[in-house]
Amino acid sequence: VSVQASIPDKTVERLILYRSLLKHTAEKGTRSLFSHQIADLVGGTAAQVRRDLMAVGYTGNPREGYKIEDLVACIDKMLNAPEGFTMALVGVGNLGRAILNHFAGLSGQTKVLAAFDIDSNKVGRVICGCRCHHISEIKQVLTGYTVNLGVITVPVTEAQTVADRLVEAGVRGLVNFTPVPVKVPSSVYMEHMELATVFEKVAFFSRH
Amino acid sequence: VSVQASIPDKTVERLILYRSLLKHTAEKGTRSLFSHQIADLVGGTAAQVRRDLMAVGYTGNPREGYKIEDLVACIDKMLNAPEGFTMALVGVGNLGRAILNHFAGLSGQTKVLAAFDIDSNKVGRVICGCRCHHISEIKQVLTGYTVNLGVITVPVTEAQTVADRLVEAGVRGLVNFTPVPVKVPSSVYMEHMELATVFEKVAFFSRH
DNA sequence: ACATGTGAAATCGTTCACAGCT
DNA sequence: AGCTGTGAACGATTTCACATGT
Repeated sequence: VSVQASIPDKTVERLILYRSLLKHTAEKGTRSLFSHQIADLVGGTAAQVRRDLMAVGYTGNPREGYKIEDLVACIDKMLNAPEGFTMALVGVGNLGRAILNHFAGLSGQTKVLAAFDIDSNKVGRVICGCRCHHISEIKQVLTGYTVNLGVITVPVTEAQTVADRLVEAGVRGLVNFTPVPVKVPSSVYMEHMELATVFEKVAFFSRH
Repeated sequence: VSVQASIPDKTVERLILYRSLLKHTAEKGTRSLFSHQIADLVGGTAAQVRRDLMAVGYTGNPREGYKIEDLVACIDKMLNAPEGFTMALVGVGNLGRAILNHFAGLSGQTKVLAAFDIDSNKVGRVICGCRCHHISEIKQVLTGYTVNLGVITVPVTEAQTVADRLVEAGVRGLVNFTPVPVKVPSSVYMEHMELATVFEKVAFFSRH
């Protein structure tokens, strides 16, 4: 009944997943679900679903379970995403382009404000539906916008510089795809997500 | 002094990071490091570094710290990676191609055995340095190989089918980039890694 | 002195179990 | 009878703190 002040990392991740799958389920005509049915959808346990839903302050009832439409609205409100979020991407290489393409195709949930690269062949052009500026212009281009997310897909040598410039431009959430950790002020939320590391971890556990 | 039987998920991830950064440091001529120096490199704490290193069974000494060369060798052995690992990728779209390109450029650490797609324009061609087969041939093509890692970068509707076929072909570690969780036997290690979810999580925490 | 290796404590996250509602 | 909401138990991970070695 009461809403938590600060929601754990893992819970937020799952709430986003719940919302996505619930929307999908609603489109098939289902009106409401019990916690164990949501658990089946996401591959978790009923207890965990209920615990996670405590964080959003929406309460179901034993007869009907959770009304999907209301629950989704509630998660939306909790995640502060009335009109989606905005992002800027730095480093228009293979991975950067793949990400731009992925979000260019999507509906208005995610808005890519700008892309940046150091390569003069790319600067000035529109790549994957997104205007590409020079890295040195990060601050100028982003000033005046609220950028929720900065994506770093540059070569490893540029990672720290680019992170510094994004922070300087007021971006307070970063995803770093390079192999080195970068230093940012503690007020900035950083996710270090390198594919090679994750792949190697999975390869390791696949051999027990 | 004693080596743990089962190493935690998080520790494995950090060990891979340590190894990568230690190799880099060694190339600059540094011979040995103390735990707090390693902590600075990776953005962690000295206590955590020491705790993680307990898992690999390599022991430093208070005068010199950890000898980089030996430590890297020890992590290598622990991660069971004498000659890297092998992977197969299914879904040669934007993201799939970006991943293939990324690992095609790398040295022999990671070997991409094969790629698969459903599109007949792609089947039979060599894409990003990797031969592309039809999805229905997963089992035939992979039989006889040990595949440590299956990467799923197909559209969401195909995710479960593709996962089933990879498991059937003997692949016991999967990374799933689609927005839906897939069901696999408990003997298979699965990592669900969707970019949109991670991005939205970071965007959320960037707003506190 | 100062850094390591490691029990023990603290923190964080998940699961259990059950009172209460419908 | 069956499900929700939640305190309490449990398990995992991180941090503390200090005995030990050089």
